[in-house]
Amino acid sequence: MIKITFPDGSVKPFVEGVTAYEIAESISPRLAAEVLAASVNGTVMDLDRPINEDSEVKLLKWEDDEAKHVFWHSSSHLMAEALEALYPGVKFGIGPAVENGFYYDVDLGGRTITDADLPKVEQKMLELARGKENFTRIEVPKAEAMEHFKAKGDQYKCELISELADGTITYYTNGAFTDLCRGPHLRNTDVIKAVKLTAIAGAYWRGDQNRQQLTRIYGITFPKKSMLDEYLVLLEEAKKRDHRKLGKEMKLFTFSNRVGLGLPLWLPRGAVMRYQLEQFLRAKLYEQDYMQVVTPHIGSKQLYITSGHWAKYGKDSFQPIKTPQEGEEYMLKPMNCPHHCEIYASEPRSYRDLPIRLAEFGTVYRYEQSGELHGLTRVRSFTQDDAHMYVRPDQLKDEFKKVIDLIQYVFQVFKFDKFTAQISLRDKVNRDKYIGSEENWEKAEQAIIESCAEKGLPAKVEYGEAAFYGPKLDFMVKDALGREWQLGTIQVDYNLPERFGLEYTDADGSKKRPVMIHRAPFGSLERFTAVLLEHSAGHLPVWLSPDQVKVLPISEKFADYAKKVCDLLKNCEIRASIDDRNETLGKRIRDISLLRVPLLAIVGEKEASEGTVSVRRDGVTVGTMAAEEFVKYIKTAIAEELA
RNA sequence: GCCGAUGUAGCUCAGGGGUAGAGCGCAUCCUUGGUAAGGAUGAGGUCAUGAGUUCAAUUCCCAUCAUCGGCUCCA
Repeated sequence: MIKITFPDGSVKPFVEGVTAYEIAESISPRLAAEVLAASVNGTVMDLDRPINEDSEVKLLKWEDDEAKHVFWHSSSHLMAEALEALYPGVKFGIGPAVENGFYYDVDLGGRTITDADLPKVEQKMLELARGKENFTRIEVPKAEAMEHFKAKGDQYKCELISELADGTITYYTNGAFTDLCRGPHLRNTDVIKAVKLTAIAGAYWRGDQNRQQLTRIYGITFPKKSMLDEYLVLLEEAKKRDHRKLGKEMKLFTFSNRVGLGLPLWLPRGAVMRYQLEQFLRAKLYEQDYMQVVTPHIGSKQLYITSGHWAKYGKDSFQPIKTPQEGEEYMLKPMNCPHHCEIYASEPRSYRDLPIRLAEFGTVYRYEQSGELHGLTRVRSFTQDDAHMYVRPDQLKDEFKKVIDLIQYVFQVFKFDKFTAQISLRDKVNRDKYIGSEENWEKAEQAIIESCAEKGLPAKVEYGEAAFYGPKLDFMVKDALGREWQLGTIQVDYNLPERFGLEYTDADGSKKRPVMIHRAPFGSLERFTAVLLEHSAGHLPVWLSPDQVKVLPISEKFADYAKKVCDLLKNCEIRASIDDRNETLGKRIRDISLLRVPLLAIVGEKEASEGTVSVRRDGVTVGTMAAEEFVKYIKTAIAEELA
């Protein structure tokens, strides 16, 4: 007998070789029907794998993310089976589960598949699922696996197998389809009750632009039809929060092909909002002893040759600007750091002066690939809330941790509570894409890892995500559709100070090299605005709203009083205006609500005679209050938002 | 840049081999309204652009451009 420990701490004996499914059955038939996979000593496994020793077992149901993962991974195999039935000879790349569903990369061998073909595949999948096919697992020797896929002509699987160690190779079979796969999988296809194939896309084999492009088919499946319907409704809701749509509705920003691709135009209302964002950060800069600087939008090409950016990105950038002077070339600045380095170098620095913190809302220009442009999240001209700190080595960690605090404060104010922190380090293998010494990289990476640990900030480590001059700590936030965007970033850099020959005089009179921290809490005003809009569905905090108050006179008769109220608000530095259009009150309220103006002050006969306003906030009637009291109400609301 | 889809009025969209429609918005007038759409009238479109097939193309074919979803990239 072996002892099985359950998540609630209870322990039960079972015969050796018992399966998780049998354990579930022994508890209740209902549980056995619902269980999808099992976690055995922390590893997710097939329900039919025998358990041979004392173990901690958690039975996983749909509610568990690991179970969804297994469900979708098995669904990708089901789709593969359907594709093989409908498109004989199709070759398969990889087909994993993803956050919302699954995909499979396939090579259709010259045939094309379009959206119109997807319903056919969906039907086939459902038909196969109803056939109650078991997923069976077998272990195979490497040579046999290689032979099998070679015979099938599937070079992609052969390539994968060639990289696996003999003795670790397993197949999973469902119906007529056998796949090289580590698993785990469902017991049977019949729990897959609803299927939606969502998209067709091109995807490079192994993520390599220089290799074959496969067709990636995305899908999602559910154990109940109603869940699919709910999911589709949720998707529709998410699309309504798309910042591109909200930007249009709220009249915040636009684009013009005549101006150029990826070059955002901030409309008056958007500009007000953006200015508020800047002011919000400026207050922090002042508090934390940053010094603001202003630098030009262009810089000599030589500047970027010095920094190393020309060698790395030169050919993919907006190309150098020529001048009437033969041989003279300037670049639109793609980042602010080189300019700031020259400001640092403009006078001799003492160890007593450090840290020196140079901040700038710096607009930069990057020639992003056309296929990358996306609303305000990926543009070719954007403004970084940038700063560079030049610190002594002994100050590095403290300074770094202060920036972590700042970013966490910013995220908290904007209620980005689901961000993830990512430590972006060098690629483990390919290191020739980075500049600088091994020793400095090691120091920089350690500084970040230790700072996070000391701050108690949980961060996942990603290799190969570092900037070419140094490692980063990135703060990622998801958009309405679950796509992750990098907002805040903090980078440690030993390299640019070296390239620019930056120095300070230490206590003993010797020349030392400062360490540099790059940091941007928002990342860019554009991307931050985009993500903020999607998070808030356009319902911005009062302090940030372009229009904070609309004053609505019920009819022309109260125009004078409305003016009086509006003037009072404006004198108190509240962004207020009057809507006295020749429309019914209901109509005006509706229009203003669509613009997401947070506060309405409605004034009619009663209010005019009493010196009051009837207040409505975010669609809810607050009540009637004296005009002066309304000012206090707004000030309090703003103070609370920024607390 | 690559794969796929899409492109009709300022916006959201319908239509379809015989040169176009709705709602909203806009303009004018009526209406002076109590918490999410009052009424009437009117002005807006080379149907993305270019070439092709056809007696005839906005519609079909091709190319280009742009947008959308992915991939790759992201200083």
